[in-house]
Amino acid sequence: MLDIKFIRENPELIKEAIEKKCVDLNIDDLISVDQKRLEKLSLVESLRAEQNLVSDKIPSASVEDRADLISKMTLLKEDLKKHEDELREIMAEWQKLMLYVPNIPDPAAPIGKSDADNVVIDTWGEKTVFDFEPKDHIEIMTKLGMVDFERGTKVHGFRGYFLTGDGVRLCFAIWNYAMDFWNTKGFNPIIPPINTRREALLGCGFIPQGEADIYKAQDDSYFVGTSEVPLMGMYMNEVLDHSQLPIKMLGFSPCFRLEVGSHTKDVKGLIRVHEFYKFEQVVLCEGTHDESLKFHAELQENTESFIQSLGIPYHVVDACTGDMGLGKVRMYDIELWVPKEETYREISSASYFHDFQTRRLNIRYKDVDGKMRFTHSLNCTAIPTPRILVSLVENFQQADGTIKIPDVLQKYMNGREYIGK
RNA sequence: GGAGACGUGUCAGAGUGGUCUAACGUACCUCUUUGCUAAAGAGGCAGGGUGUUAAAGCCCUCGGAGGUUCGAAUCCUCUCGUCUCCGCCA
Repeated sequence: MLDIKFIRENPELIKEAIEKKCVDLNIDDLISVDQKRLEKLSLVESLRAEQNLVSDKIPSASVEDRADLISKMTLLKEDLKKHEDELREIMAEWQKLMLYVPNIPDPAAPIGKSDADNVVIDTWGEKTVFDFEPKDHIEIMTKLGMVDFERGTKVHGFRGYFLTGDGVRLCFAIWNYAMDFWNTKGFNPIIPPINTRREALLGCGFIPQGEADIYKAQDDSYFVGTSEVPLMGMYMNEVLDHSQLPIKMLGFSPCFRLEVGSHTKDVKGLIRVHEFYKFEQVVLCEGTHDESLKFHAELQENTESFIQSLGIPYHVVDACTGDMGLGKVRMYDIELWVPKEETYREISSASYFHDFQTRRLNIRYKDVDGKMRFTHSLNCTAIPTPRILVSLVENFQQADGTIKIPDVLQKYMNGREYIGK
């Protein structure tokens, strides 16, 4: 959500953002609804002012004046109610349109329609070279008893899986390593409720646009796809002190995604599943562009060095305007090398929003001058499981079908060097 | 799942239909005075909207949303939350 005053004063900027982000919205419609809103609001307020004024006189009025004033107010009330109803309708339309106004993307972000237009800005590590024909993660992990897709489908359905044996041990190793890693970065670990109310999703920007992808329960609560939602919701409608900022959170939670619209994509394996686990970095900081940039770089750096320490080749893409989503100013994705597919697959996404989310969620702080401001918000994947296993096992597979465990994880695997030996 | 109580500003707490501009206290900020393990006095102290060069003014907010009424913190309905008791349960 942007400030309506800003929208009013900068319609051209908004038009440009709408075009860049391929949003279906006519900003002139919003501006004309806003005008109607202000006119009606001013009328309703002046009627209320008169009502208040006369109401104050009624108690002390003489008996006949009193009857007169009351009948006058009865008429005014009818008029007021009519205008209030109209205002309510205008407000509903206004609010709906406001939810579709995109945030202004960074001028440096590449312009494009889909992920095909994303731009590779950095590459780390050499693509793994094998002196044998590499297998895909499905075959490797199934043979080693790390995953069971057939029974997963039997029990869950499409995209179901069981992680088993060393598949589970490897996940716990990654989780424990991630905990140790981010503990040194000043993040507070949090296990949040992943079943949340609608408000938090709306505030983060997952509703209305992404609603179809979210699991909904029969009590109208939602099982959300990332701990970003409850972590941001944690501070909604609060006023923080600048001394509390930045708030650096490391969420750990299951994640649920319906994956509607992706039925034909990645139908096999652990790349795209309905439920997974994820460590997520979320930051609330002071509301300046410089602070946002600083933490955006920091979050990105954290995840990159985590991946580097595992030793998996990756590249970083600068997401284009059409791929980044309504609320984001800029987004960098980290994509890991997947040898069998001979391609890079997304593992992390680092975004900053300025006050787009915090305005919706009403997260404010008092700055050093005591002035009330919206905080800025950022988030970035720390590490998702089991998706990370796809690249990990494929890059570290050996000719004999075993998997070499990355050095940093060995101490979390009882000192073992290989899976399968 | 059943029964009940409660929700007011930083905190505490009064207010049960108009007379009040949500009282009194407290925390916090500024000033004055005394002069030092501090006290007393004066003033200030919510957020949002609208408006304006800026302001004043006006409107809204007593958990939230509706409703009754000329008029609602107060009455009604729904809802969210907290607490107590009973039941069930890892």
